[in-house]
Amino acid sequence: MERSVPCYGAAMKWNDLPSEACPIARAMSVLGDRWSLMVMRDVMLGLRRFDQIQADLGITRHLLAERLKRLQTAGVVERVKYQDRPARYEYRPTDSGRALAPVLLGLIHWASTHLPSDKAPPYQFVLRDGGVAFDPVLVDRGTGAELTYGSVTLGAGSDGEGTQDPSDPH
Amino acid sequence: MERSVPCYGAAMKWNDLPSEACPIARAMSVLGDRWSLMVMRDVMLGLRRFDQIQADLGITRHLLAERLKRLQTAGVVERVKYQDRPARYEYRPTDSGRALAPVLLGLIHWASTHLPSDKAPPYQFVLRDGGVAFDPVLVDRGTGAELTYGSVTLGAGSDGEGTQDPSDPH
DNA sequence: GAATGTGAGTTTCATTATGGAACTAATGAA
DNA sequence: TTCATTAGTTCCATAATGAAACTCACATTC
Repeated sequence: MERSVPCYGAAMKWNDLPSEACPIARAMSVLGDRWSLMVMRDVMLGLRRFDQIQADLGITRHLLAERLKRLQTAGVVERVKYQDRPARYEYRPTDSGRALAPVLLGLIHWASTHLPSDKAPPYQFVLRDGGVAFDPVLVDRGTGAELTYGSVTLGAGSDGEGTQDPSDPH
Repeated sequence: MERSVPCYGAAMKWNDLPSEACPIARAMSVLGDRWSLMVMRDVMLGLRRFDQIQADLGITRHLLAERLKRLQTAGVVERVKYQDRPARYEYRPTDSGRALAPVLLGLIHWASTHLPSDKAPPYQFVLRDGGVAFDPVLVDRGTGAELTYGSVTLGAGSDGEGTQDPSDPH
């Protein structure tokens, strides 16, 4: 126990994604900044135009352009022409981007319950078929087992050796 | 539809968390950088000492100290003295930090399936009671309904008006 | 047909954050 | 006494970010 499952040998180079073995490192090189997940949220909520997103977030146009480019390169949003003359483009989530929804929902739920706010949230979960979802949980599709800090551990590669000490939940 | 659910009026100030109404904004002001989630992963995997984490991630000592301070202030890790003479401290996830596990697991799963890598992942999900979890899904605890881009939408405040156009899944 | 408006960015420049590397402090061990 | 550990700090060069103005390609209005 207390054994390391190192992600990197020495240093970490950003922008050569496929060479990162750690999935979180790859995710962070695409989403690891203050704005990207918020841009994704906006795009998934239906804000698709540059100026809409810029006005909504208060991000600078400069950075938004760069972030959208990165998200596009990573394949989570696509740039679609919605009119010619003048050519105008909007941004849409790709399948890959839409697959991020559960992560975003989990994060929203986590922040709602663990980071205090003196304001009411500007939105809440609404299920398509009616009802408001308040309590999202991650489960294993196969077994239905709940996936939490306590119930799941990360094994190194496939040698099956975990790293948390089950007798010490802290 | 295509209606905005704005998070901010004008600009965004980082570091006055409770004044941010948007949960994702609050989450990003704690976790919105390249390292914080990786530090959380390490801490949750059992790496608790400054030098261990620093060596594992390749983050500079400078930044690691700052990140740990921020995570501590946000209440997701705690600094615990593990010996006197000389006083030495380690970092542990708090309940709030442990509650982030599903988000981290969701992100790992997303990156594993949507961001290509030419290397095998350095770890995989292992359920406490045996078995390897490959397919985590987010569901609503009450109804069991799967929470995805298609099945859930975000309503503004509590006025019940959604923002995605159900007839246009893109 | 000149002036104004719109959408989607670029450019410039000051301010901040990050990365690299060496340095400090407290203490135990050889 | 001199090393070795652990957990940080300090210093400095380089990179990223934020604010604001500017560009470009048209469309619309006077």
